[in-house]
Amino acid sequence: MPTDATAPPRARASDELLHAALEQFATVGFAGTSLQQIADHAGYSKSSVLYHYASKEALLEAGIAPAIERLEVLVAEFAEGRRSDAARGAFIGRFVDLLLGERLAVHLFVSQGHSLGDIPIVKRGNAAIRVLADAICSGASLAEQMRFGVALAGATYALVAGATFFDDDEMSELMNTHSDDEVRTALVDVLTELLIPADGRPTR
Amino acid sequence: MPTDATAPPRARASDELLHAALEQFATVGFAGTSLQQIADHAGYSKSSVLYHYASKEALLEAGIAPAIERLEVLVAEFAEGRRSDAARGAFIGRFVDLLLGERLAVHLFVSQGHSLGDIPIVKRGNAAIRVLADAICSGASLAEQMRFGVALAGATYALVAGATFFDDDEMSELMNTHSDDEVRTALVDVLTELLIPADGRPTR
DNA sequence: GCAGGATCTGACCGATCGGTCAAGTACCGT
DNA sequence: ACGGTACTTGACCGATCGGTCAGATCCTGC
Repeated sequence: MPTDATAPPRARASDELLHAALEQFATVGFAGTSLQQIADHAGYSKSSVLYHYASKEALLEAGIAPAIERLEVLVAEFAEGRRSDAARGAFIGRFVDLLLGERLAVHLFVSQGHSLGDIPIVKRGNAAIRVLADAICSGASLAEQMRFGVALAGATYALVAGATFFDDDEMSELMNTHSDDEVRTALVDVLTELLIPADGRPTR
Repeated sequence: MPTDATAPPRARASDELLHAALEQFATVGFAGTSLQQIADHAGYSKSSVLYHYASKEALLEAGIAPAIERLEVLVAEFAEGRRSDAARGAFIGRFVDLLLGERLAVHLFVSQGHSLGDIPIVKRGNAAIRVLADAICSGASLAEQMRFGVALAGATYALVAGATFFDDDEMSELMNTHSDDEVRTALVDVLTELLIPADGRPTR
């Protein structure tokens, strides 16, 4: 039978390898991960890894490309649209969805986006972040820039750091007690409060 | 003359090497940095690096230990003291000072604290973060935990990400137009607004 | 049954890794 | 002048790195 759309997503070998690679890259870093580790972790040989993916870089590219592309369209739409409160609210929701839906890739890109700047797909991601920062910062005071920076970076890193520091106790407890929906709601609320003040405070 | 307290801090070879190492670790990652790179960057040979520091790990330890120790005392004082608004305000100020005063070490620890968890000094730092999270999260709602998480992570990562993504244009522009004092003030303001609401909203 | 592509693997390659070692140099108090 | 100490370095080591290649094995269409 050809590619069954309803099949469980983790049957194909290349997907297993990709997921193992992404997990290792996000956990111990791209430079700190060897092809041997990826192979071992996925239950294949190093040669098999290089059969499915031309190189270590290709593995990284395949792993984070979907997340980067989602980020690019999100940023592009936000940057060209007018910055009304409604547009901001929609952006916040979709941004949080991206964070939650691509955790591994986001973690990887966020914590290593600078050191991996030579890799084309990462460069594209960095450029997207820069566009977002421009759209956010243009004409804003330093305090406003700080507010946006803390909001976006905070939302991103709160999740990343959660997976980073609290794999064991607190975070697993927090993440198991609360569903993804609850986390999403709480996160959206905090960002909304930061970026779309309900009281009389001017936004810029 | 013995160690002159008023001498410029960058005369000794071990300091040059340590600074070069810290810079490389923070920029391209601990695993991604070779002793040869550190030596080249500082203008010494690889053997000289290993003469002044017993190993690559020792270099890391020496580099981030001061920042970790400052973090430990800060967290300890905050955790054992009562969480009054005044105590929170004092904590915020000292926390931002730590961020600004130990940029390289903070960047390194924040973005690689998980992957380097085997190294004793990093483990201590992670433990301190965990204590801080406990002190902050105990008894708080998920929304409140998110608020604290976004605030601390956001403040930390806003600076780190600044140095990470915007070495070139925006950040250097932003960082050169504004002094450290201005940045500090803006950051403290945002955190204060997030953690010590002036309006009637309950803190927990 | 058999040809042929897809998949998987061990052997192997040059380069680089972190680290050791002994020799060399420069400066010190005596 | 001398012995010792602090410092620097190139040569060298075993291990591991990312990557190549030539088979094995398996599955499928004919």
